[in-house]
Amino acid sequence: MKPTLRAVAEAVGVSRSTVSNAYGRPDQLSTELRQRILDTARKMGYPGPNPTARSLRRGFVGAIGVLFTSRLSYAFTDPFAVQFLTGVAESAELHGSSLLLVPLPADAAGARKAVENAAVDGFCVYCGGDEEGEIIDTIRGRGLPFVTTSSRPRAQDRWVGIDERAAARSAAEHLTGLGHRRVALLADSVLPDTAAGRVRVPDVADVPHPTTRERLAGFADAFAAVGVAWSELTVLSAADNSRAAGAAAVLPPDALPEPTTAVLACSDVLALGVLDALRGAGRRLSVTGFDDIAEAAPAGLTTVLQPGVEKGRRAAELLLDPPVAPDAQQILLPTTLVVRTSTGPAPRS
Amino acid sequence: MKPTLRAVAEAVGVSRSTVSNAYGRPDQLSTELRQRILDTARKMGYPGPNPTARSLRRGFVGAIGVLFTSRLSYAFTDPFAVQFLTGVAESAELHGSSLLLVPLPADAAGARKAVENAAVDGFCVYCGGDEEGEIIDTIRGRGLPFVTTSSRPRAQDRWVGIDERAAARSAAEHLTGLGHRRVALLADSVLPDTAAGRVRVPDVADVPHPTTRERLAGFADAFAAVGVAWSELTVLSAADNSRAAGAAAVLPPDALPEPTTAVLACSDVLALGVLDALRGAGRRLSVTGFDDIAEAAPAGLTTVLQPGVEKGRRAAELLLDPPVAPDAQQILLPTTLVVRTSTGPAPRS
DNA sequence: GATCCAGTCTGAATCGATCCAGAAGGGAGG
DNA sequence: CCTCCCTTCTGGATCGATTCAGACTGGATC
Repeated sequence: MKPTLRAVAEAVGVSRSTVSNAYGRPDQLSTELRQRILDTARKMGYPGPNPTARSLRRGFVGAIGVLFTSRLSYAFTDPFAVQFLTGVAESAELHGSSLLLVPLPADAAGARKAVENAAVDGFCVYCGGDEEGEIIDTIRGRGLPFVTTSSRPRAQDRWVGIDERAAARSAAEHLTGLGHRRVALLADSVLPDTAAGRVRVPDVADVPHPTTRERLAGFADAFAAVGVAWSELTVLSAADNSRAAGAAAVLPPDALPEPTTAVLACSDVLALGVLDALRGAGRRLSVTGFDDIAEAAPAGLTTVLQPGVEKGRRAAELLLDPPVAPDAQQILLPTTLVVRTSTGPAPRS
Repeated sequence: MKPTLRAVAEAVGVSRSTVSNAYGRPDQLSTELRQRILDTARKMGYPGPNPTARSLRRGFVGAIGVLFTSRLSYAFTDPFAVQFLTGVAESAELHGSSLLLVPLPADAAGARKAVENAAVDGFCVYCGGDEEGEIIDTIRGRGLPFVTTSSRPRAQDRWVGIDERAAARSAAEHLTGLGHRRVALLADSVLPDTAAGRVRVPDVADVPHPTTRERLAGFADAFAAVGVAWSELTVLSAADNSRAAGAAAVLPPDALPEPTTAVLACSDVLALGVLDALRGAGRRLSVTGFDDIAEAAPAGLTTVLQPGVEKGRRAAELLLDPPVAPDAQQILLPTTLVVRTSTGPAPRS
């Protein structure tokens, strides 16, 4: 077993406090004694103060937790999630904090336990689905600070995000401006049963995932403004947020009923999948995405840019040194519609 | 302040042990008492046992550390690193462990401190440069288990990796087979001074970064076999491992001296940058990469595939439940040469 | 010579749990 | 009735540090 601080103290013949000070407060003891302590410590193979014990006594850990609601390993396959993580990492390393990535079991009880057991000073909660509420309650129950990125900030919560609805609307307005009226909307798991392909959604408000709901609502807003009702829009659900699932979602024969001229996807990944599928089928529709990930530009995808790295950076900042002004606790980031070649005028019917 | 276990014990009128058992060992007390404890705990707002205190007493943390030698936020911009991380995350969530990403300061002392202060049960050390040795010594000093992925495993260390030299050689042999004799080799920061563009390297053994050294040596092997000496090879250094840096490295006029017909890059990211630059310059050379990241296929890049996700997965497995057999502690993964359109026969001179 | 102070160092309390030996109580077996 | 065992619960030791009030020393100040 590795020696402890106590062992070093005994070996040198000083009190434990003094050894502790040799590491943490060099000004509290003479240089020679400190050197002697450090030397014998090295000689004995003492690895320095135990981080866990130190954390317990000091009351803070030096790490922030990052919570993804989907499986942790999936998160890395999502380019936008990786952008977010990059930003969080930037702030964290600037601040000298570590990042604890906590895998959340699928069951609610397991997820709660995972959040309760994480040794962290606070949490960044990324893109929560409907289970987010319970997770946040658990964090709050621990009395830890947290930052949300979901689309529904509560008044006192720290939050960084975008106006999902307006952003989505801007993409849709681009299409209505080009004359599109018969379109399909595509999102990841629109309804709990995660049917792939066309789904019936009586009302946008029924969509459980808040971000998806907001984006679909934004799309709907733009079409409502030109007289196209929600019921006239085709809603497509993908099995998950992946390129393959995006392609698969538009394959069923009823997915893109004949007069359809455009597909609005809730993420770039899905949109790229749609482009793959359309190319394969030799069909040409207008397609829009959401996020503006790196692959969007080379693919010519028209999309809504949201600053992912900055989102992560600001989220971690909000956690690590929170602003005093309460109105600075919620950060609204701008989005931009980036028009590329994947969209064009609707063919005249 | 949130109540502690002690407060709950006093409120219920039982000992601390019993409350502890209510959470950790339900079979050690009657169902009714347990329920009563849990109920009052909830009522009092007790968030459950403090993870740090629990870790201290139990002697393990439930998290594994991941160490990137480059800046943590850079790691996420490197597709291969993300693949590795994905694999690590897969194993970790299967095992119920969290992942602690520890940012390493650039200075050796700071890096040592960061490793010493990380509350983890073990480390995955990803792709170490020459500073890796000191980091591993620090981990060993703490008495923690670790897994390396660098190209130089020591006999008793747990390791998962590939035969870097042979893999690189396979790419180079593909080119020699196509008749290429005058080529340039491209790597990230070949020499400490990180000059971008052509560098003079008297001997491959002088390259400090072990992985880079092995790969360059593998390239050299193949060319030596057809009578092209190390001194006849152009060595190019990129500022970092990014697409832009790859492009920038081949731009200087002396980078690709006239008879040059091919560029062998030590990573796909660099190779893609080279392709960008060549396309921009209207020049056509054969180019090979290394890793086979997702972008390689659409770009038609000939490259050496190494299984990144599996590398991460196996690394974490090796850490989380180590095999008993000592010879199973070192895992050599296979690589495959993937020939695409970025390479072709050398033009006759 | 008394007072004060700065510089060093110590001891005990504390952070918040878990663990283990053992006590108390009750039921079964002889 | 006595012994043994099982279940349920307790107390104290322990994990490995940090913290803070105070003790001690020696020198400067008045």
